Amino acid sequence: MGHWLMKSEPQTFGIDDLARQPHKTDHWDGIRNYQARNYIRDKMRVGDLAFFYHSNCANPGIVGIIKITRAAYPDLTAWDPNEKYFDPKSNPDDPRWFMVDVKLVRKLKRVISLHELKQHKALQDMSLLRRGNRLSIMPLTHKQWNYIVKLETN
DNA sequence: GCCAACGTTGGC
DNA sequence: GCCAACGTTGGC
Repeated sequence: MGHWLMKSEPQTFGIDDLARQPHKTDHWDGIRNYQARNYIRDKMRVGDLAFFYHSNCANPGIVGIIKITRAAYPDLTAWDPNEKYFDPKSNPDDPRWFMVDVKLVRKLKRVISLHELKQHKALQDMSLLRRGNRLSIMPLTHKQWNYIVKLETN
């Protein structure tokens, strides 16, 4: 089973927005970066777990755990001119962008902040913490995943 | 195919 | 709002 970290801006789509959806499930659209696209399209599997990360906000950090419930399928918002992430160059016959469905497993008891994550030597290789890395979808090792889960109750 | 300009991300 | 990092675009 794979482990991931997925970033979203809470003012756009936060963990409480996901919690409000029917079955606490929604599609994760708007990925418009090729590296992130390749991860979800080629590596992400149904049943994989991911951390829900709030970015670009007052207290950036990990706020919950979600599960992948549907493997990558074309991101329909790429073809809708009214959508923020409309991409006129994406051809419906050869979809450029993909999305997955995710279900909220649970919110964490507390936010594990970016600041806190940076304090841990064991996590220094996480791409989230590497200088200049702005990927919105990134894989975690089992070790990193388990380490972070334990931080929740520290 | 190079590379400068430009746009976006995201922490601060 | 600033700015560093870096991906994309487009002229040549």
